[in-house]
Amino acid sequence: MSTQIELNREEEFPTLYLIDGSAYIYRAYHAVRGLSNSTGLATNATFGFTRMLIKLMQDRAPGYVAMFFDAKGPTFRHERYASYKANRPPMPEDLVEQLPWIRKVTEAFNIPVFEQAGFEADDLIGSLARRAEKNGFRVVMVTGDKDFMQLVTDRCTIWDPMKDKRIDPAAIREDFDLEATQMIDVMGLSGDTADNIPGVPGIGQKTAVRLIQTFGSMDGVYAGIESITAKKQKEKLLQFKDQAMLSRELVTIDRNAPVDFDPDHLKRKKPDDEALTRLFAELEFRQLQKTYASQGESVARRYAAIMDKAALDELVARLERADRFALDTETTSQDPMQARLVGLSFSLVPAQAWYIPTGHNYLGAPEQLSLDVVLDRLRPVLADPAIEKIGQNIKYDWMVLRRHGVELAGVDFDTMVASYLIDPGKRAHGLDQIALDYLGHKNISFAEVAGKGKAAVTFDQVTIDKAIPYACEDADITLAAHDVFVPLLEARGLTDLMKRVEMPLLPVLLGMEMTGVCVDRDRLHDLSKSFAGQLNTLERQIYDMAGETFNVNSSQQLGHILFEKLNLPVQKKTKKKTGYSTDVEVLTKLARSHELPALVLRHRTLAKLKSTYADALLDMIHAETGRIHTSFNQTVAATGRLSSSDPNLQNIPIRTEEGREIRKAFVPREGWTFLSADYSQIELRILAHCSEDSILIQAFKDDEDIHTRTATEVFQVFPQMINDDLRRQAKAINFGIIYGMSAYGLARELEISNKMAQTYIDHYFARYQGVKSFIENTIEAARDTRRTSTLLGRLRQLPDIASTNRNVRQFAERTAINTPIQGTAADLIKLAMINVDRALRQKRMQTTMLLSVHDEMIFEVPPDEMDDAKALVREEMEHVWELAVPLKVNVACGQNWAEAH
DNA sequence: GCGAGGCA
DNA sequence: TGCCTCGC
Repeated sequence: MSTQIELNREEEFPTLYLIDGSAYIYRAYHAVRGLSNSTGLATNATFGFTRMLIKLMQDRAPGYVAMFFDAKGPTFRHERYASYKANRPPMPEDLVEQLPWIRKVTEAFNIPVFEQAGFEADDLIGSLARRAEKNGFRVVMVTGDKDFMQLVTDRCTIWDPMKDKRIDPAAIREDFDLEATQMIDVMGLSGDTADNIPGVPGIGQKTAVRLIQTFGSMDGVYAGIESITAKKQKEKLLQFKDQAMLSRELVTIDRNAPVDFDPDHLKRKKPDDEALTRLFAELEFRQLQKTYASQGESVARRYAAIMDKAALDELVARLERADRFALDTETTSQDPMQARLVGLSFSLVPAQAWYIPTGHNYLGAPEQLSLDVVLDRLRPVLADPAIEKIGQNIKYDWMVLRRHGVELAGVDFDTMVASYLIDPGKRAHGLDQIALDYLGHKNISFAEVAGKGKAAVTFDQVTIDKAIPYACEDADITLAAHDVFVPLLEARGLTDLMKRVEMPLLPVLLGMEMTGVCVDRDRLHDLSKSFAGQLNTLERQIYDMAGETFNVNSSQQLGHILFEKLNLPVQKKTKKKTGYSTDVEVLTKLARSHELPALVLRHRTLAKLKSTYADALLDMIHAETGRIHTSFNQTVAATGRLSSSDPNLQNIPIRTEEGREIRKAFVPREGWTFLSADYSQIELRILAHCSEDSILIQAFKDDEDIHTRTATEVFQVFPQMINDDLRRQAKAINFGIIYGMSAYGLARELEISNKMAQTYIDHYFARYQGVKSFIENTIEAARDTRRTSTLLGRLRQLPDIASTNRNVRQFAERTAINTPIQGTAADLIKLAMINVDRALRQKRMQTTMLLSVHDEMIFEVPPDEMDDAKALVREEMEHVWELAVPLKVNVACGQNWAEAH
């Protein structure tokens, strides 16, 4: 209803809003402090400005609107008065860099911009206001600047959106008992310190107002000067008469600047929502994105279900004609190796999507197209490499489809991977998060359609009515996210990494997951039993010593026994001081004075091995394939590395004998052999390459033992003097450097004094000067750009690198060093995986890549291929990238994972 | 030094 | 949710 009233008023009096952009930039800059995006770009003024603009457009819904900026360079006022605005400091750097963004925001709102050399925004506003008034328009000058009061008439008012205050002639009369035009004379007398306009010294605004009230104008003041009794005031007025006249001239807004008044041009246009969304994403205005989008959620989304053959034919015809489309599957399980298809959704154009239900089987479900019919009909278009497929975590859909006998081709873009590349530090890259952050859109939650907790049902039990908007939205939003991500990746130089590494890697990971790996069921059973027996014995001993039974795995209960019952010395509290710490370090120390802690340590190791590996692995054997299908996650580790889960292969113990027992349970298929290939010292080699450190480079070129070499450098002894302990210490130093460890950390690791640790580090840097400057340069570069990057341009945002909090900053600095090294290793391993996979295919070999763990790849090799496979893998891995040092790969084979390592 | 997943 | 242990 309010819209109706607004429209009527608009029709009667077309109203033109003239926005004093320049003034707002400054006001926003000072009103919003300390805002920047993850690239380090200051965004405070842009944010304040944008918020003001949204508020204006939404609250006022102006029929006509224009934006005004000051042009660079001097104006006629500078010519008249050299000191004009001379006291203004130059615009701060972090404001200057925001100007282009403010301009882009204005353009995205489709608001015409006025800016002209030689004129200030004020003059352009005054001139356009005059023309508009003449043409029967009402004018609202959007500003907080009191200079504009001189222009105020019944049909031309000021509105200050920050104070939400309207100034019309009546308001001026009330505040000053003056007419608007008299304000020029007031300001002529009082001057304006902000603009360095002098006025008459000693006469402030209050006095000036009183004088003009009395005499009507400045000319009136001088005509009646003799009647002024205050002697000092009279003297000053006379002495500075010329200055007062000049000041009046300077504060007078020029109303004859050459501006075009073209109502068509000024008529408010619909904002370019797509451009705004993209800008908000880049500026990281998540909150604004949300408010803006929730108001502007006017987009009519057209979602429909495909229930019959004719509709399916029509959709397939559309898909065939498309260059690209987004697809999503609805299934019965999160696990792609278990999931059954319930339906498929597609989106080809923004805000439009279709859902094809095939497997909803709740009571009373309508008849649906059969899955076979649907897949047969879709198969050609899904397998057409010329049509680009876009998905969110498309590895999942691809696996499900493959398990249902349909192959995808032309898989071009994964929005989850894109989100990860843009900001790998984010916790979540799910579609809901992406929609919120980049599209300002709140997705329908899974819980809304399927229920949550115990009441949750599988998707086949969800009614089709509920499924349609949910499933369609996923495809629709995926397509929209793609359109936002493509320019964002491009802007950050991530397109190549996406196209050449992450997307090609996706099918390689998918292949490994689907192939799975064989485990020796009997061995695992035996292990589990043996662990159980040992745990039992340990528990009995522990309870005996404790004098009571308790859950040894509960650190809380253990803390109670150790520190309250047995009164052992408390070493440290847990992080949030909720209890006693019982970690390895504490228990190891306590073990010196009491037998119990040692038993607990042993218990812990065995319990972890039993529950997390032996038993869990048995549980994870797939019913149909009889193998274990690990998930490789491409979007979790912030450094760029892969992670694995269910089971997590990254933390299977390797140092202890029991840990190796678990590895022995991973076996090749009957008659085949495992081949393991791992990069030797890849991180230190990358450090050598990045730092160009001559000693480090030479050491690797000569294929020296790098830890021994570091020992000779740091401890200043001959190589033949290096014993195991010195080498161990040097190794800790080498890793400490990579991880950005402090002297304190190294001291703890080596159990030496802080001072000694610092001496080691000093010696290290004295010898490896290239490394020293590399670290310094990397931190400095990170401080400039607020990010750090790898060899292939993978980025990690470091918003905290310039934090004033020392701890926070130092953490970011360590990350700045560690990420390029670990991340480059990740880049190279990913590239090597792609190349090895491709080479194996080209040679039509049966050798299959099964696992990728850290710097190691594991293959299953048929008997006659071993020599070829070894050579191929080594060749591809060692020559994946030309570095300043050779890459070395250790290759070994065996009848289980432990043996092949 | 941190991050990863898994368990109480 | 926090703690723990493993890996790099």
